[in-house]
Amino acid sequence: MAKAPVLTPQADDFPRWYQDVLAKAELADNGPVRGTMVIRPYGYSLWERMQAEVDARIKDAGAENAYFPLFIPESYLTREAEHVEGFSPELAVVTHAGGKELEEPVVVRPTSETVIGEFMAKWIQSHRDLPLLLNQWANVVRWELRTRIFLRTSEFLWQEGHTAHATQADAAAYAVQILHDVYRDFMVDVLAMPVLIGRKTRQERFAGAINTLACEAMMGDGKALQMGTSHELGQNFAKVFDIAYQDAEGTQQTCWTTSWGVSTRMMGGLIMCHGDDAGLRIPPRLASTQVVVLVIKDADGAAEAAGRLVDELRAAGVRAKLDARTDTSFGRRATDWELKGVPVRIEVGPRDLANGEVTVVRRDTGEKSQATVDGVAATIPGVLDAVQADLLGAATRRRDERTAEVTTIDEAREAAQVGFARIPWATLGEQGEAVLAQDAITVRCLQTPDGQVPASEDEPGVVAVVARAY
RNA sequence: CGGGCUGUAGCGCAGUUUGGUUAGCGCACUUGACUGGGGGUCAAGGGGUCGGAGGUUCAAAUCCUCUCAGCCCGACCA
Repeated sequence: MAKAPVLTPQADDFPRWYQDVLAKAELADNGPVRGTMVIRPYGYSLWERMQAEVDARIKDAGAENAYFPLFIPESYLTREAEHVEGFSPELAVVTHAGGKELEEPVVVRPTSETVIGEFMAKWIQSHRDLPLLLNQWANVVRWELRTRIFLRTSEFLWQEGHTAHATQADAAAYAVQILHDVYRDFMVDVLAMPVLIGRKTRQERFAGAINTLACEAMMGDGKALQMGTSHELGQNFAKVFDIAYQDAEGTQQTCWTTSWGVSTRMMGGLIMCHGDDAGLRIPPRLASTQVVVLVIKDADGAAEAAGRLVDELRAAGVRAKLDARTDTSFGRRATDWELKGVPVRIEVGPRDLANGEVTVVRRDTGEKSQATVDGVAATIPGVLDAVQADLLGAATRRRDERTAEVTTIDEAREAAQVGFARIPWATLGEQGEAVLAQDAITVRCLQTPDGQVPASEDEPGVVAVVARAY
């Protein structure tokens, strides 16, 4: 007897599937102001895990957390020409406060290069103060017209790193280090997402940057999503905010700065990369709940056995949760945990228990197996590792299957309908980029032939990865 | 800014053409019983300024005018 699907199948309508998952997995709701979002507890628990993992890597890279204000004097934004040009259409500006009109309007930060620049200038005097490596976790506002929860919202949460260095080489190296050691490492190892890394074309560059590096991921429908960026800002901000130092010889020098960020958009990437028709599939290393122990029926000691199992799992370092609800049917609860993408479910019921067994179910494959009550906890870390590896493997396979090597713009346009196309940058060029843009196809990044970040777009052999993007 | 469409229960919708009892349906929700190995079954319930204002009428979700909000297409921008 075929039942109505829990979610709109991905193949029927991918955007609809995405909306369905957000609601049914209790991730997020739309906020009352257009373009804003409410992140629900389960969604936020995943974001907290992302924060923890990214934050640890940022600290390993030597940056320290700080906090700068939400409100920025409007005059700050206008100092850097490209920067203000890029952001002014989407600024939220406060003109009235305290019951009267403000002398100088304040903008709600769309990003914090300007305020942080102002304070870097104050704090940096000597070459001994460099590098200055700062990060902040904050919300930012960009008044977007077309919004989708997590992917593009008017207010979102992120981390923004801001650093100042003595030389261009140091700044460039640090921007690359963040891309590699913080972002790519996190996305591949924790999110199980095989992101591409590369540099952005002039067209796609951050407003005010001299170079933008990015991580790009492929979603389940073949479209691309920018998951994180790292910018070399040259001396653009250093000059206008006078971020300068005295070198060892006693001469005044202008600093070189960088900025880099990842946001709640990664939530959207996670959902659309691994999700299937049954809901989310959360990689174990990210999952806020890695294993749910589900009591099928509270009889013959099932609830007690399940409780002991949860304790054992926690003792073994597994993030485990007990579901002993007796007021909801087994099928409903199984479906709910599948929607939420919990990597492993252990079913404890009287029937199995009579044989001293429990049932272990993998969310990624749906595969069920029997295990002994006494031995199962010890096997779970291995199962979680396998799920983690298989999710990465499946996403990598899909990306590779849907990536075409092409040599003409027409072929690139064709291939981008279902995935990524790799075309020599020398063939495409900025003119070809503009041609593809008419069909909503953009250059996601420029790479060396072996998938590394090129030092410049003019390097021989540079390949443009083009796709439709979110 | 122009064109089109939609506003009815938490969500999704029917009812509007042709005005007429107490405004309906599915899901969700509450209570109880039986259940429980894949969205359980049965029974009994709760929940509505029909986007808002004004008008026509014995009578308006339904007709008229105005208005607000949202969505789509175009234009603008890149």
